[in-house]
Amino acid sequence: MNATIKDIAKIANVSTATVSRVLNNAGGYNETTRKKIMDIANKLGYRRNEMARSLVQNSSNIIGVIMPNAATIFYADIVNGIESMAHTNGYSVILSHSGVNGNRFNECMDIMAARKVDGLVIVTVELNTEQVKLAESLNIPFILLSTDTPDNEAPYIKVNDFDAAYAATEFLIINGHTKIGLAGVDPNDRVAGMPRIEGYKKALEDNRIKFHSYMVKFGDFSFYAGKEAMKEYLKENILVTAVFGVSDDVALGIISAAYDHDLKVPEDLSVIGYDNTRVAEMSIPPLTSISQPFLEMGEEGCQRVIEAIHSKKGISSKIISYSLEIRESVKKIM
Amino acid sequence: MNATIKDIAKIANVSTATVSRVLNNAGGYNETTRKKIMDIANKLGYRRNEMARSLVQNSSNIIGVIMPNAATIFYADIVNGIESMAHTNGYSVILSHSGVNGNRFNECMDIMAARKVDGLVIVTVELNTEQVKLAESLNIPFILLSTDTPDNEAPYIKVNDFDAAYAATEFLIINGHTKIGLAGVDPNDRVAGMPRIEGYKKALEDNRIKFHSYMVKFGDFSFYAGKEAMKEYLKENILVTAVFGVSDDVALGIISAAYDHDLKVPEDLSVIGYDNTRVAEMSIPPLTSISQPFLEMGEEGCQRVIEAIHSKKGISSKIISYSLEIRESVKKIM
DNA sequence: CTGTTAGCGCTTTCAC
DNA sequence: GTGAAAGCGCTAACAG
Repeated sequence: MNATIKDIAKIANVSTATVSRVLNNAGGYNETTRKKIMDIANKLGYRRNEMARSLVQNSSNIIGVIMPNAATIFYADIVNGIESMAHTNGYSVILSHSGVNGNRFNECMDIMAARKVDGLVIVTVELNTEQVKLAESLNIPFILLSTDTPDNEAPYIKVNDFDAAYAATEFLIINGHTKIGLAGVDPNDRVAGMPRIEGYKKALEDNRIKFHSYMVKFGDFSFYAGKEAMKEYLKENILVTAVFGVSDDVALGIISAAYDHDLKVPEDLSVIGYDNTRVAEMSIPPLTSISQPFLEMGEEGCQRVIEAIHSKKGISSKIISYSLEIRESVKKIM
Repeated sequence: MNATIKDIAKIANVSTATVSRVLNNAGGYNETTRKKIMDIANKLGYRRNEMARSLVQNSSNIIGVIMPNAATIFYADIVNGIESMAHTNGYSVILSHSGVNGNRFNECMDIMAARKVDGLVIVTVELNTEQVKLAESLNIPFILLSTDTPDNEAPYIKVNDFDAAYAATEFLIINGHTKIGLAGVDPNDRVAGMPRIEGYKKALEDNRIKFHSYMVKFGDFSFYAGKEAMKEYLKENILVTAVFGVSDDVALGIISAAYDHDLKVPEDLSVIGYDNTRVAEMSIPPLTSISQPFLEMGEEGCQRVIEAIHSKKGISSKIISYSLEIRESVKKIM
């Protein structure tokens, strides 16, 4: 079996305390014993049992990550950010999926609680008040990424969807568009739906463009939602010169449907996306898109949690800035 | 602080042993005490400390997952598969990134060893013999996903890249193509490079089409590699009527460059991809692609590891079947 | 500089 | 049916 400090202690003829001290660079031993112990440890291929250590230190050095199952591309970046920051700080990452619609969230919390994670990063899951309470009941720092709670009960990092949607719409307006559609959006989505609709509306309003509800096509942020939306504009003879897709997938759906109907982008139709995922640059034409800094969100979210673990202070929320990645899917008209 | 079985025992006026028995449904107690203990546990919001349990049981109920940092889309599916299977079997998942080129693999192993994971799933990381030895030294079941080792020292699940590349090339041939390029491939990649080149060659050969090395454009499986490859065909006046991109990204790069030069896909150029990632269906035109069952690979890989944990037997490798997802990027000619 | 001791929270014999 | 006690591997006082 794997060697323990006991084994090392026995061979080295010292106490386990001394071994522990050496292994942890705790100081208080002379070089000879240090060398002797290290040699034996190496020879035995000793590896510390983090379980035992966690038990006595009452801290696991684990960050828990909870996210939905949906294999949307950008989770990869967020997780990358979290993991790398955790790793740099000597933490491990335990991952648990909360189900497609967050229905398994409570199970996730059970796991995290049982594993005694030191902190928690919750990605995109929409929490109700009860669930926030549940998270709080663990008495560990946690942060939400790319989502928030109705009453700001919990710290989060996200972009301001209202502003970002406003910016996207405004960009189309600046390029001379007035017949602007909004596609693929879920009006019941408090976090990524409603505010984007409102931002779109406000941008129109501020530029004295009348808002028409038929210009807004609801959907679930998917490629198919985009495709359907575009088909509807066409079928219903709604004139749009530009469409704001609430995700890159939606935008690609729009472009795809446009292509099916021999509409060229951006010549006949301008399209703007949201998320600036990897598909945006691979699109034809390359897609102009609102960029969310996912990697950074992961890193910074994790960092804030780790800081909170150490400082035992609360975590502050942050609105992280989006940017507009201008490519070739929007054309200036008039 | 969080309640422990000691607290429960004290309140219930029983021993911790009894509490433990009840909490684990171990039998050997009467209904009254069971009820009493459960009530108290619930009231106190008791959660088992998995750390402590792991320590005594010498098993963590954790599956370790090691994968490269590269945020390629399909990792999400693999991880989903792993996590869901782990969850179903009562295991947690600990995630560690091995760096872009696997350079951090040894660190990962240290983490996994220290956390005493019960099993290990290694995704896409190419291991050398020494690293396989390292993995074996942990004395826990492990499996490789979408990769293998030079001498089959370790169990794996992957598709046969040779066969899949053969099938892709053959599909183009069946559609009348004889001027077929291969693009974006890394000839030094033993797992995903070499066999695909060989499969491509063999398909040509079996159909009496002469192989020309100038038809093969090397690259790193990326969108840009595809773009560059296509540009080179054009610049060097190499006639290709079809190109096999060794990844969907490469295929999209080819399409993108073709589009830049007013070549239409599939009218002027047929393109086939590999991986059937989500971008394949969002491409214009929708991309015909070799499909790898990533979710399934994750699930089955994890399952095999878990089975091996219980049975203490070795894990067998599996060649998992690819399929050809036919969409619209390949045209029949002649 | 080093050893002794106690204990983290839990499971698991072995008694009764 | 239940309790006492030992121990998993480690750290952390406290002595010396």
